[in-house]
Amino acid sequence: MKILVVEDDLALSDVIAFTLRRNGFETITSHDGQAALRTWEAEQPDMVLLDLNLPKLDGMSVCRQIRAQATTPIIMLSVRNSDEAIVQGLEIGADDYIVKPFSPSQLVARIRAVLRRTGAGATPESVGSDRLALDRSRSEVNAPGFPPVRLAPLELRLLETLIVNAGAVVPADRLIAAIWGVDGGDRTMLKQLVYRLRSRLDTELPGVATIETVPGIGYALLTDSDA
Amino acid sequence: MKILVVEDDLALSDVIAFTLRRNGFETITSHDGQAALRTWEAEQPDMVLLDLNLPKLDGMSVCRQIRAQATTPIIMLSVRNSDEAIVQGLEIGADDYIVKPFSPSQLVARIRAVLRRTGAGATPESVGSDRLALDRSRSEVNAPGFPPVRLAPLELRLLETLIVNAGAVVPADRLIAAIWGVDGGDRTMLKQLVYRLRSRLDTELPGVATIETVPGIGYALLTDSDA
DNA sequence: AGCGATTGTTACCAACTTGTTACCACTGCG
DNA sequence: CGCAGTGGTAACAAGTTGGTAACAATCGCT
Repeated sequence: MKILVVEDDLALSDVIAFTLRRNGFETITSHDGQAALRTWEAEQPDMVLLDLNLPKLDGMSVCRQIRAQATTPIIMLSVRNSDEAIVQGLEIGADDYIVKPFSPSQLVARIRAVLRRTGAGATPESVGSDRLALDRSRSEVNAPGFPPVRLAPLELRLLETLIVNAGAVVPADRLIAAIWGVDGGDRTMLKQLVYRLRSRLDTELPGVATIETVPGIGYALLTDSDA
Repeated sequence: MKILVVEDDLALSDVIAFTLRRNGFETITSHDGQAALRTWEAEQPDMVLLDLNLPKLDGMSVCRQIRAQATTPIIMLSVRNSDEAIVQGLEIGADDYIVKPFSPSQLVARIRAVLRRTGAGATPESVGSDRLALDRSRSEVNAPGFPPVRLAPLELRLLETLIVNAGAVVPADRLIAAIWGVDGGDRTMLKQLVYRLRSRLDTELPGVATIETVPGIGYALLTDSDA
């Protein structure tokens, strides 16, 4: 699920891209209106997040041009909160209009609401990469070349936390909190769960990913690209 | 293009209905959550404008029930402007969420954007595909090469919810809400109903569709094109 | 009234999940 | 060297989930 983020504020662009990746989307970024159109044409994203104040070609014009050629879902992002701006954007062809500042959770929820309708695949319950991806709605993990592997609820939580932080060491306390809540687990339980998930991965998805131990600290997920 | 306006504030309900009629829409109104569900069922509107603070059954529950059974576009209207409320509404299945107060022009623009995106038409009496289709008016399910199969009311609700979401896993809670309403059923009842519907399908429409179990989550309908 | 269909409730069983306990090897420290 | 702590591995027991079946109550129709 590929989303083109068009935003001239580089810091905001990075934050949005990071948020989207953490929620299972793949992102491409552009920082001016003309580059946006070229990128949209070349990459054929599943959605465009479109700032309105852009160098070289403003967001309304970009929307107009995309909409004239395709049905790609478009969400506008702007500090302009007047009715005139909102109505104009929606009439030109935007699917939604979000006034800045906005929260990451609302952005993601609105993206999902629009994608739910435009059917470019189901809501991305999927987290991960091409090599290893989790499907929450099915409690499954998928890797190319292997049949889907169904995980138990706790196994799924552990793997998801590791996948979201793939390549980095996740401290044990954080894993415990993510899996059992604030006061619900301990290191013995985590150790056993890690052993179980490792066994599952080794047996059913050999060579795809490994869980590395960092003594006294925690665990990290390594996929082949990290090993 | 018929729009159901669910709003307990009678003055606002009238203003909205007037605005919509002036913009070419036909309107029906309801003033509490239970009446809304009955009206939605009886009138099959093209869209629902849904206030959240309603007597008898709150707007979130109404949305949940409609969404569990159908793809009718839903726009939520509410004074609640917190991220939590907006995200919750969108996740439950709303297509847009408009914070009160809003202007008529923005309301109409957002309605049009949602209708554009959903390509809305009336919910048909028949739901499904060439391979498997439900006829609500006759409580029948039809598949090529087999005589029509008459289903019991609860079986019909279950199969309809599964057909509308064919290929995807429908969480048990959603199925329960769709069949028995918000507080009316439990997992044991669902389990038994699933068993009964499965037996019917296997006996009377062999090979046409199967109901897949995703442990701990719910069920999905697979037709031959999904298997 | 009788019968068939529907639905809720209860019962039984197999498979799975999870917490707890046990044992062992390794490492670091006193 | 001995001990404590950590991490890996394995087994056991309790609880949960889902499939299957039967019974009883209710409703609608003849």
